[in-house]
Amino acid sequence: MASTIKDVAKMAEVSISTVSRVINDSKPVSPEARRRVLQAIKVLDYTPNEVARSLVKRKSHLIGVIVDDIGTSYVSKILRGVEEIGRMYNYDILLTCSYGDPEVEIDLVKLLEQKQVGGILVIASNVNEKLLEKLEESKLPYLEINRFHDNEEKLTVRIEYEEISYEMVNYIISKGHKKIAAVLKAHDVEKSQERYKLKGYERAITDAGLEEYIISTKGITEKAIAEVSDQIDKAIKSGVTAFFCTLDEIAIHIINQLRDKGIKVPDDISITGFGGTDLTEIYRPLLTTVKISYYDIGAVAIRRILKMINKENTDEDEKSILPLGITKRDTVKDLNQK
Amino acid sequence: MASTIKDVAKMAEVSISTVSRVINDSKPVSPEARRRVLQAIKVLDYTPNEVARSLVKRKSHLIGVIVDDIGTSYVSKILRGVEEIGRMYNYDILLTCSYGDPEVEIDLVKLLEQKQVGGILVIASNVNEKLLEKLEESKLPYLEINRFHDNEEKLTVRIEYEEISYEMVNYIISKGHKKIAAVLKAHDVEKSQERYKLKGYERAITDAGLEEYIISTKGITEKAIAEVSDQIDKAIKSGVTAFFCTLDEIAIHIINQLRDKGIKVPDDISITGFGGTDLTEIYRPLLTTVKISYYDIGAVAIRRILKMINKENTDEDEKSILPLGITKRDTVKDLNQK
DNA sequence: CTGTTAGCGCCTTCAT
DNA sequence: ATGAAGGCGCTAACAG
Repeated sequence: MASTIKDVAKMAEVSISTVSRVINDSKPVSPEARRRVLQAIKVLDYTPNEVARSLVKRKSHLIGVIVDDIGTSYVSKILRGVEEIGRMYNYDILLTCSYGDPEVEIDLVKLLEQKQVGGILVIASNVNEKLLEKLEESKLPYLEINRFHDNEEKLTVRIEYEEISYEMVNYIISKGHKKIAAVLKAHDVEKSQERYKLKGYERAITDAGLEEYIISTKGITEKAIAEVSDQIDKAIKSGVTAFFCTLDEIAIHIINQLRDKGIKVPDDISITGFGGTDLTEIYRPLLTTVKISYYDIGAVAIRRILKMINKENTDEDEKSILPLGITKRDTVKDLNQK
Repeated sequence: MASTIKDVAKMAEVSISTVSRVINDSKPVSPEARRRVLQAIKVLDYTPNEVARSLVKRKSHLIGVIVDDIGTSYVSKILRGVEEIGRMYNYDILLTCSYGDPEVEIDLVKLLEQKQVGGILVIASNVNEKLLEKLEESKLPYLEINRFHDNEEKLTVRIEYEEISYEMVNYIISKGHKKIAAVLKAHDVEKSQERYKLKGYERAITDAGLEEYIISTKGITEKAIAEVSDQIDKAIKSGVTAFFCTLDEIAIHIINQLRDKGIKVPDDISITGFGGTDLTEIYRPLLTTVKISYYDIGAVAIRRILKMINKENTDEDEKSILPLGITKRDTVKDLNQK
């Protein structure tokens, strides 16, 4: 049986309030009493019971996290940031998965409320309006991180998608490419982050006086990309020499497809990705891509939730901007120096 | 403010004990009273405060999970299983990361104890003896899943590494390969699971009257594999036509290396992996490998912890054996039919 | 500065 | 079958 505050009080010959005061540093305690308490704590190897604390404070040092699939690479990277920063502030992660089921997500909020979490972080691919409502009415601080969508109001980290896309396309242009196609996940583009990437692409193309060429996919799975296979071929036939893909997965699936057809990247066709996930570290050819630090996204998000919990003012101006950079590797051919 | 058991009691015009009885189904309650309580619960949208419960029961419905790095693919896959099965039994996951720091791991156990977790699951690459001691003295049910090592006593899932390795090598042999090298992570082989894979390899090679050829690496990073580059070359020069790698990562790094040298897989050299992680789904050529269901590993582990918590007898015989199969894809060339 | 007291929300004997 | 009462371990007034 672990020792309790009572045991400590007894051994230190003080009241439990005094003990409470020293462990919480909440009110002044005489040096002598403090010494004795500390001593007793050490001897008894006492650690406060967090559950009892949570009960009386009506708040646990727990952050509820709802993800759609923990097995996804970028989700787990985000979690890394969440966990590490959370730990710094003595907050732990209560992890739950919804597997994309909206019903489940709602239930999870309930569950997390029962566990008295201090705040909730949602990491998902799709926006679940009902979930947001539920979160709102829970009165708990919450944030949503979405791979595709922006939740303008509950914004976590500003990522300059447009700017970096603009840069990337310009980079491709600088390598002598005259006809560059964009390949993006079309579902819900208007609400999706994809639109920023598209804007960047369009701006770069327009600035350079080139012509747009856009290919829309239904998703980022191998199958979804296979469905636009014909369009890719057509694009190439029409003179497209480079594909600006809005996600690494799209880029890699295209490269695989092209390879099957005997078309080589970058020798015959150039391609860029977006995301810079682990995959791109080991996949060959090494993809030229935009490296997003998912860790940072998670870190910033949790930090903001903690601020909300502690009611620190989260300055609007202070919206973190995530630094992005192009990782120039092997999939863009320089057409100038031939 | 969420409603409490008191509110329910008042509305149902019964005592809180009765309410407690119906929500826990712990003692007989008259149909009438039960009806009224249930009604009140519905009206008030009451859910029991888990924290208060945990305090009384001295046990939360939480499983503490200590991982070395949540960002690792196989770790997150295991967690998926843990989460899903845990949820089925109303247990949640308290996730913590140690980043491989042994000191931190010890602290985490303390922390989890404070939070009154019902059991602890450790998912790590290295065995931390001190951690195991600490876990032992915590008196909490615990289990350890290790990618490389077996913890014989605290075994979770029996994986027939030797058997499947034997099969895999025989498969390679059946394709007409006469000189097959094994490439394995050598660190601590004697205590590592690698030894079983090696045994399988050796047995298959011996049975077929062939000659062993073993290459040891220091790790599974790109760098570690680059260090044995010369040995790989030498092996090929000496007539090796296939490499049986004990981990996907090793296999893929070797393929990348060979490609840089203009050696093609499987045209020139055949290679097999082990693990069947996501990576192998998107990487080309599609790796012939042994598919391990990390999900199942997690699922079985959590199931056993739950059994320990509920003091169900965990039959020794019942040691789950994970079904394994060879995923035959594109990296083994058939030398027979030329 | 310190001790006493009253809960936090719930479960659990113990009577009735 | 039901209610009253005590307590889980801790914090937070409230007196002193």
